[in-house]
Amino acid sequence: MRADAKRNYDRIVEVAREVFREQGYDASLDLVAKRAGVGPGTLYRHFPTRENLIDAIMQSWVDRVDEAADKALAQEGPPRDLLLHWFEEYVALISLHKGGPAKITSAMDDPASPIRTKCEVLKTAGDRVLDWLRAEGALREGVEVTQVARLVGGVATVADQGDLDPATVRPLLEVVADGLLV
Amino acid sequence: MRADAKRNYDRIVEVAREVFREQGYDASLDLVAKRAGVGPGTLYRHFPTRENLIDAIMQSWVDRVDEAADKALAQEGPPRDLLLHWFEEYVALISLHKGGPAKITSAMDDPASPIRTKCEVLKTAGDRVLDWLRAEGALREGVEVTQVARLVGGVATVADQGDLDPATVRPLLEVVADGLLV
DNA sequence: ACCTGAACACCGTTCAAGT
DNA sequence: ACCTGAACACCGTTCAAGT
Repeated sequence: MRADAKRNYDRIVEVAREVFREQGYDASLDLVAKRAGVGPGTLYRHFPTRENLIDAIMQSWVDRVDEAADKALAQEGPPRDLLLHWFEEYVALISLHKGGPAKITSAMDDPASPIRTKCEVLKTAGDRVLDWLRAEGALREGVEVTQVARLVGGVATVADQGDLDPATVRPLLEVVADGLLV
Repeated sequence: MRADAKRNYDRIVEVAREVFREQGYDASLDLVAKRAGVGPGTLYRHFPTRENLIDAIMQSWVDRVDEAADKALAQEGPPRDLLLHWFEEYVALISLHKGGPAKITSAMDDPASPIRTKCEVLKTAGDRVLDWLRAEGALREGVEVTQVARLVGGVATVADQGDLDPATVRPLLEVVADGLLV
């Protein structure tokens, strides 16, 4: 990669992170290009689709997922609390940007999605939590991590689109948790 | 309303129903106007926002909601089956058009939404089902119909956006049901 | 090899001119 | 009172011309 290319690439990612934080994942890419001081063609050369750009932004985000799972597993107390703690971390992680919950959750069912690798990270982190619960004998028979991702992702999507506050979301997560535990 | 105005109004609603069925609720309004043979201004005169048009389309849909609740309540068997039956009817009703689950579920939290009256119909139908369960002593303490709408709406939204088939959705609804019942 | 920016297509929205 | 369609703004996407 040429020096000016790398400079542009980095600048676009940096600006996109800022714009997406302000306006969500559906913000105008034209605006991103303008603010980054590059032509629209340059943006498209580096990131053929919006998802490719989102994927680049999420690079630094991967570490936080594992930390969140660690934190949940370090939790003292009954399995229900541990699961709920993970749920809240999970919702927070995919709700960092408006439109995130919908985008990430539907990417889980799309093998061709550019952000698929990020979804895998989420799944393996989720599996660590579920495995612990299984070992405790606290989890229902036949529960898959994909199902949990869809359920919690669904709650997060509704919360995101309806601008619900955490206090409103909490009881919804409790229902899901109770439905998953023995 | 003048005769030609009414003719245009009806024609737009009819065409919109068709276009939305083909392409979902996010289809181009320009296309609707073109197919209806009216100028874009005419469409905007009758329906200032997309939601106003969706609301008009949903007019005939209201009856089906009450029928669905009737059917669920006529169900024999344990409360869990009854609730799941209602859930499946609910998901089917709001998933008639692509984009419907997200639109309807988030309209529940928006007092200014033009389709709010339709949401109320859904809520009262849901309350009939919940009241029956409460009378049987089968429902958890403190469960609100709004929460149920969000949970099932969330599952429907994920299913809609990920093109999941009913067989995949069913276990998710079971988790929600189990979390809601005593 | 990479960038630029004009150009095109598409859509939503408004409004002056018409009947 | 209502309709029409041109006009504008905005956005995504492509590509010929430039370095």
